[in-house]
Amino acid sequence: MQIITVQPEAIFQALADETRLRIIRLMVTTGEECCLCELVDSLLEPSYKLSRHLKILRQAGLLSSQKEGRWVYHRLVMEASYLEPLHATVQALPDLDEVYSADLKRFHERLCLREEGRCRVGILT
Amino acid sequence: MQIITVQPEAIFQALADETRLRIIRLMVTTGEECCLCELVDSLLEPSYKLSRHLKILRQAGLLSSQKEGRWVYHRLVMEASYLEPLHATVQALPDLDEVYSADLKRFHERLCLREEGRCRVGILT
DNA sequence: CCAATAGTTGCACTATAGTGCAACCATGCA
DNA sequence: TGCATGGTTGCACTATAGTGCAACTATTGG
Repeated sequence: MQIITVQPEAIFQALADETRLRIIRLMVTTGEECCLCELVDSLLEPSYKLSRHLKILRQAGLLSSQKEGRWVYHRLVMEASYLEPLHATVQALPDLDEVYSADLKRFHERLCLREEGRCRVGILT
Repeated sequence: MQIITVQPEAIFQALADETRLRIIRLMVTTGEECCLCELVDSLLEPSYKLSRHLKILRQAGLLSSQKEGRWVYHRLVMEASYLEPLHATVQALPDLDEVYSADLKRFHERLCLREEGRCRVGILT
C-alpha cells in the first residue's frame, strides 16, 4: 500500500519511457495484475530490464507488487485522486506504431496459460 | 496549430520537470494565456530558463505560442483526446510544498497589470 | 538436499537533460 | 536611426537515466 507521497514530477517521469508506458498501458487496458515473466513474454524484453522499470513504477506510486511464492504480481495502484484521470490519459494515447496492440495480443495469449488465474509456466521465449 | 504527432513518452517527459509542471499547472488552473515576462514574475525564474522549458512544452504538443509585437503569448493546446484527462490529472496533483499556490498568487497579481487583457509592463523583478 | 527457475541488483558505459553565462535576434519607441 | 527591452540560443559543464552483462537471492519440485 502506498502511504508515502510522491513528488508530482516523479509520476510523469515514470511514464516518460516507452517500456514503462507499455507496461502501464497493458495494465490500464486490461485491468489485470501480472508477474514479470508474463510481461517478458508480452513485451519481448529481457527480465532484468523490465524488473528495473517495474521498480521505478512502484517507487512512483503507480504500481504495487506482491510476492506469491516464486512469482511477484504487479497491479495498478488506484488510491489517489489523480490516478483515475492519469489512467484515462494513458488509455487515450494514440498507438502510433501498433506497439501496444501487439503487446496486448501477446499478453492475452499469455494469460490463457494461467491455471486458476495464476501464472504457472515461467518465461517461454 | 499542432499537426505533427508526438511520441507518447515525450508528452510525459515534458511534464517530468518541476518548472514545466509549474508552468502547465498555472495555465490549466487559470485557463489563461500568458507571455514569458508574466511567467518570469510568477515563477521567479530567469527568462532564459523558462524560455527553454516553454520550447520543450511546445515541442511536446502541450502549448502553442503566438507572437504579438514584442511579446509571445503561450496557451494550452486542447486538440487531442488525451489532453483533457491530462489536464485533469495536473489539476488533481497535490500541492505538497505550496509552490503552486504561491505561483498562482503572483500570477494573479501580475495579470492585474495588464491593459485591455494584454501585457504591457515587461519583467518587473 | 540439489538443481532449476522467477526475479533482483552491482558495475561499467553511454546518452541525454537541465543549468548559467553570455551573446544574440527582433520589435517598438524616442 | 539608435537604444531599450522581450525573448531565444550556442556553449560548456554536471548530473542523471537507460542498458547489457553477470552475479546474486529466493523459492519450489524432484
